[in-house]
Amino acid sequence: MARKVSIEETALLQRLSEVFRDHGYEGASLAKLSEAAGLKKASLYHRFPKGKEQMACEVLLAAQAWLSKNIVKPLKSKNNPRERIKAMAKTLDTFYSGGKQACLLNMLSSSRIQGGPFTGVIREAFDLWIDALTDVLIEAQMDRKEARTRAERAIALLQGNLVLARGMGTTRPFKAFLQTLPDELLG
Amino acid sequence: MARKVSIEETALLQRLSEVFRDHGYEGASLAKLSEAAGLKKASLYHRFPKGKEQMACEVLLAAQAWLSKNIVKPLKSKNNPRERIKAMAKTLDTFYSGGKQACLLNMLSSSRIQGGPFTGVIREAFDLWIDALTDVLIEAQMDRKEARTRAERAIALLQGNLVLARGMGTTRPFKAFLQTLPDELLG
DNA sequence: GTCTATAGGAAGATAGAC
DNA sequence: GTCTATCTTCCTATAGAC
Repeated sequence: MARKVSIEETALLQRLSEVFRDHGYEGASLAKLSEAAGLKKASLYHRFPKGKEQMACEVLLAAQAWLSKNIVKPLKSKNNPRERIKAMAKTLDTFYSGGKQACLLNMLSSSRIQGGPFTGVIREAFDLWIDALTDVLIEAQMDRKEARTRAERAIALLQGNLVLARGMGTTRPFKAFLQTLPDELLG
Repeated sequence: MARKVSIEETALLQRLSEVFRDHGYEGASLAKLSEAAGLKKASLYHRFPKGKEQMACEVLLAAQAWLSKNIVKPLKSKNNPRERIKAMAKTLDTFYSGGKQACLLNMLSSSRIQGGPFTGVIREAFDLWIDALTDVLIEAQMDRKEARTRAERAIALLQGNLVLARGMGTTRPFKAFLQTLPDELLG
């Protein structure tokens, strides 16, 4: 059972998340975060005494919780594998606004490997996701190693198509990817 | 024939490029750029009167030129398609330091679609690349539409695996991707 | 718990000597 | 062309009233 969380806290973290998704860690100034939150800077410091780094960290933990609830858990449902993957594609379409919004895990990753303060949480989130996908494919009679490879590739395709959507100014490749995702995974 | 460019100018843009690749546009402060360039801030402003935006723009144009020379041109060579793609994979391995370095096109893309000042150059670079790959596949007897789809998917996989490499702290998926790239494209 | 006000420093950018 | 010195603005963060 998930811990009870006040609706205000969740909403606050969602608004902060948008700023990090749009501007990255260094580009997310307290002015922008404050405006998005609808709270003055000093109020943000009351809620996050360790400042911006704590905000980013809690936003990432909230994203991980969101992933567990809205992606991982449905992937473990009783439906047949193809239906579960279709459901995930639909959820992703909404979550990334059809490709218009960037992924927090990309925007908060630090460049040089093993660098930043968020590496642990980000890796955990990716692992959680890839493991859940792998399990679905194994359940669909796929070889364990092949399942893992395909799961990783699907996440890479998702991230890459989000990059392409931002870079090329069109959501078409992302939309097409979501369409082909079930076949991409199940073959 | 490419315009003659002084070695100093190319080297300078390469050093600036590293900072943008590591920190993104907003995180690339003039202090960092100045240190990487080995020039004081005022000297950078002598070379780039319009400041940081001009630096990023010229760095992107240099990246486009690099892409044309080191990726697109070799893709149009006389070798057989598979050999050309293998050569590209080798070039990419070096260029991205085996997955340790991020892609400038990702790090300088602004989040919301159609937003930033670099959208044009970035889209042109992606198009250039995807078009060249598409042509190779068409030359290998592939259906035009299928070729375009596969080319786009290869670029998405490249970008996505770079994101995964940074996010998960390991270059393994990127390395594996380069291995499978020829088969991924040619089937 | 939210606010106004402000400290202290880093940001982007410029002037002018050499 | 490169430098030192400086300007203004914005940044993160804190103090203290309500």
